[in-house]
Amino acid sequence: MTARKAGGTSGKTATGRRAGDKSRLSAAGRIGEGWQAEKSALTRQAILEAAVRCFVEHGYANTTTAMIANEASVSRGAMMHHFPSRSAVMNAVVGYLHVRRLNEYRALMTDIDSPDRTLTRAEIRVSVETAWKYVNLPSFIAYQELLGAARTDPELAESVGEVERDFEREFLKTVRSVFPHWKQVKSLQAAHELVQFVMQGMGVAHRSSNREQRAKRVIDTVTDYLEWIYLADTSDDEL
Amino acid sequence: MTARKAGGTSGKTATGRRAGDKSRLSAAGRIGEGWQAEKSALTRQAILEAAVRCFVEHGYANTTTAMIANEASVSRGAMMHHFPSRSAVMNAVVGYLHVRRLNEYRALMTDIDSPDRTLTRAEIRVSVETAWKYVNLPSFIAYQELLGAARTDPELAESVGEVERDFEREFLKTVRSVFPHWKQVKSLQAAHELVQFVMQGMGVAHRSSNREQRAKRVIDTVTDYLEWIYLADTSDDEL
DNA sequence: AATAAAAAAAGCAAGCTGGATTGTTTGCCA
DNA sequence: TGGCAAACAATCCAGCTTGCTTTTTTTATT
Repeated sequence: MTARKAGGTSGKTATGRRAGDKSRLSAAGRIGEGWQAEKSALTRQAILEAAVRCFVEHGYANTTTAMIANEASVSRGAMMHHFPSRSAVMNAVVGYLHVRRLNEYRALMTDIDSPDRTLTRAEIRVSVETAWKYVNLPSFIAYQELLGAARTDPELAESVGEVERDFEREFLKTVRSVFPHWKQVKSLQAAHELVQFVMQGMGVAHRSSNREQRAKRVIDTVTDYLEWIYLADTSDDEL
Repeated sequence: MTARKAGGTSGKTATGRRAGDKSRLSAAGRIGEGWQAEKSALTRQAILEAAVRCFVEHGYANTTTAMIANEASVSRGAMMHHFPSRSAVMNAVVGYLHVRRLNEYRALMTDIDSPDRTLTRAEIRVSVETAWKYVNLPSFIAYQELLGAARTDPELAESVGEVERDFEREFLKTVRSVFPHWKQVKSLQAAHELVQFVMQGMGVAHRSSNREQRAKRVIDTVTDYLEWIYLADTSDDEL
């Protein structure tokens, strides 16, 4: 808790007042105690972003606290001040990546022009390609690193498990908003699940030279499938 | 023990130092050098198998040389004798898992009764379920650990890359032998690729409580798709 | 040649060391 | 007092070294 902020007078904008527990959101300008809390939040953010870059470049296991601090341009001591242990950073990254991943996916998907009447094959294809782009994003790669580590790390597994449910719900919500014409929610969900897993599987597969070429083939296949299932859906002859 | 008649002449009768009586196995007593080589190979194998178990239980990154040696019931020194460094073990595991994975997949697939005339939906479904079983095998999980580590480990990446090509070729060969009725190799390959990636993606996804339930749903979806593409294939109206 | 003895090599066990990494402590500053 | 810096202590682990036991090969003796 910490509240008081007496020193409000200090030069800066002097916005701070309000108690409120620290941590949690800081981006919301008003909660911040105006103090250095803002700066603190900034440092936190820098550390988390640096951690993500380290995951992508060196992998979760090879990422040391010193590495993250260096990448974030803060001292190790400063980092330890914000996150008392390595695992504290890692668990925080889970939360950070959760919202980042969600935002990036939404940004990619809403780039798709959503025509108002019906879905064309081309549009379906673009959405599949978008899913492929998505699993090649740094945020996804970093998350995959965490997922892999979580398999044998109970603490991390719990962090991941907590956001997982929320993530899938939001994920599907986004898809539904992009494909409003898709009537049967059930079949849309099935299609979405399938696309996700295909891309995730292809994403974690070994990065061979013909990766992109193969991706193109698979995207074609998946597009075929989606078109078929979509047509079956609109002509709701079942279910 | 073993009559090692090969070298012949040496009268074994009463040679002063006898081989210890650790005579166990050795049905194939005649390898070029003698029985030492056989024992050596046995130790090697024990180490590699232990490494796989360690990967599954603790993950690649957390697996130490001491851990492997302990799991294999050999001394660390013994292990060092066979594999001069940690990375030597890891690279050897890649080769070991390559053949093991191939064998296990073949064993699973050939369990499917291959009827001679045409494919039924039930049979398709079984093959999809088999793919799901496959990605839940220890050998697959361990390989996935290696794959993840290889992303940021050039040496491992090379080892993995070497077997990758061969693996995919053999993999497809197996599938073709199980589905001889599938005429268009192109479409079979596409279907196979898709199934593989779906299962791989679902395999690496977080292990939530509803994992099996979701797997069932996805298997249904994939079966639908395969049936559709198979029918399109047999009525070769295209391509 | 046959075989006993010696030498070499292979398999193996245990301890040690240096380097890396984590978490702590101490102190400085605004 | 909160944010931060830097040195410090403790741990862990890979690889090296040393030496012992068993097997294989070579040499010597008859």
